[in-house]
Amino acid sequence: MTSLAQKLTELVGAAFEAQGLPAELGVVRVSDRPDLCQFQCNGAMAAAKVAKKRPREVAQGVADYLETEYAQATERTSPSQKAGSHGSSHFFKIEIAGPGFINLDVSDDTIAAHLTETASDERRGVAETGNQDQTIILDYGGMNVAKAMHVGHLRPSVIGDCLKNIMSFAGYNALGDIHMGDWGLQMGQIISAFELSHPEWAYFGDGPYPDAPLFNYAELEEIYPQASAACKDDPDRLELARAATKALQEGKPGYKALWQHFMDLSIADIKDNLAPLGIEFDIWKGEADVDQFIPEIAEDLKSRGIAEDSEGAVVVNVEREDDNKDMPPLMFFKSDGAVTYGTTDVATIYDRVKLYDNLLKIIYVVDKRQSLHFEQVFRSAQRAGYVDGIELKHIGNGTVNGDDGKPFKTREGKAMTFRGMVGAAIDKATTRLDEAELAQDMSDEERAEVARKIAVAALKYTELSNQAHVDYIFDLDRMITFEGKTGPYLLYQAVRIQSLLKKAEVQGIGFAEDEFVLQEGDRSLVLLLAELPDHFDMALKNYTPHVLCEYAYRLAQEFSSFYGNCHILSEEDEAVRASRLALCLLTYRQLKLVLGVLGIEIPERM
RNA sequence: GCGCUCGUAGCUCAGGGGAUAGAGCACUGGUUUCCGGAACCAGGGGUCGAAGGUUCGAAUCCUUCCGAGCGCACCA
Repeated sequence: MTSLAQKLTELVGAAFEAQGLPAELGVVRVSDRPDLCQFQCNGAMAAAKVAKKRPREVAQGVADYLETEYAQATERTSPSQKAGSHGSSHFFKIEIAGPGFINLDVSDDTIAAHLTETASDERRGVAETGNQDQTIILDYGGMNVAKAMHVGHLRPSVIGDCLKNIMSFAGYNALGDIHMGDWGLQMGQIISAFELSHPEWAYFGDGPYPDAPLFNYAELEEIYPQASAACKDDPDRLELARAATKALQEGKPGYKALWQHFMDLSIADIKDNLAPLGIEFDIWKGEADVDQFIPEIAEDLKSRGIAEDSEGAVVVNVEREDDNKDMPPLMFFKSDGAVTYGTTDVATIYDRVKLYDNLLKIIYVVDKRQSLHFEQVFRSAQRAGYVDGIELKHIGNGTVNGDDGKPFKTREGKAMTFRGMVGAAIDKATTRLDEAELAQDMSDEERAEVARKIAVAALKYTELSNQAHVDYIFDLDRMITFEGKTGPYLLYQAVRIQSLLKKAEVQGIGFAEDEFVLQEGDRSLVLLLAELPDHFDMALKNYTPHVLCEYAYRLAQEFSSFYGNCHILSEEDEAVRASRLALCLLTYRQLKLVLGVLGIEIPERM
């Protein structure tokens, strides 16, 4: 199944082919002049050169063909008194306008038939373009051990999770990998800090080592910046950290035990941070997991002359002939022998390729300021021949800024924590409920759950409706209003439909889910419903969730307009009433599908 | 210096070479004997940063310039 425009594209494409022109010219899309027509095809103008005819002549040939093959209904709803050779008249109007636009209106019967298909299809017409044998890894976490999640983690988490949902829905085996920052000097800094402050701890003896951590996450989070600062000022202190790092990486048992506790506490904290947002990862690997591969990769790259010595370090040259800019090499081993995140990123690709023999793509949703880094990593992996046939893509996200245009801070001027940001959103949602004296008959738990869903809808909709790569200004007040283009508005409309359907049920009004009798006032909603696959495909192809945000908003708004202008439960004609209820149900299901992909949950009431 | 991204309504942003450049907020006016008014309807508001170029057609593609942000091996 496809969208209505895609179906028409086939018909018009055939018409172009019948003129001896490429079928690709027959692309039909929803008209950008709804006052003139429902759908348009601009191919005749592009065809004019190839055909060596005037655009209007080409258009006329196409129109004549469509007329003959599919006829043209004389009324929107009376299809078949003039059937073409295909026995059906899809079109109500076939017109040529301006320089050669082919303007099309579709008969209501064709629309209704399409709607029936959509209503009976659980995918609502969205094509399954991938399959479970095609794995896509999305790398969008990058959270660090022992470091509180901050505002900068919101965007990649939300966008990455959404892209994963999009690809999963498209049928791919899409996996989210957190790719923890759990290796390197910062680990040695913390280990050495603990060893200095708690030399008596069993981690630093000969074993046995503690099963449970001897410290909590708050202490861990606190000690990291202190240790980091201390190392910066004091070369001797830094040497301790280096030594600890080396010992850890060589597998010193006590340090490994301590490190494992860092991991346990940090992972628990990350899960706790993400829980309100419903964001989960499928793969909880990190830099540490690929450390084991580095010697063999180094050996491989050196033996093939891909890695080379340079100023005491080992680097991979990734310059290309056609570069128009300086391309620094990837630092594989620093001159002190340590690895960098470039090394571990290459090793992670190596690991993933080995692990998934059906790997199609690896997509990184990471701060756009890392673009040069990823270019180096990608080129290195390509030069090494590790990723033949595998697409590597960096989707660089912009930053979340305050109204001063600088990265978002708290009122006290500190960097906002992730938890603080989510908490502030939930508080604001609760306040909004209070102000409006809403949801007052709910239990405290239910109300808190509604507030959470509103806050999450607000945050995620804002994140996703901006293009990933732009910086945007964080304005809690604006995103948590029920007015305008916001997550809460979408929830409100979805809840309103549910309420209506519930009422129909209570009143014992039944209806067939897939039978439609179209009325004048239903048409714009119906045509919009038929667009879903177009927008989904676009979001999938271009990695652009904001396309789905835009569609969800238009759908909600169009429904609200329909709701305001048409009688539904109060409609006296039973067939029309049933059709409108079926429309409500279908609208709700599409809204739920789209919001679900965006990672937004709909409450039953609010 | 080199490179990347961006510049569209007062503000925040959409606009896969096509007709009259759209939406939200804000502003102005209107709508409730019916289903959630947290809504709906209507209106004002633009030299698409500037100038050239390609094209039947450019906000969109190319070049130059202006302005903003960011990045340019041994932090991640």
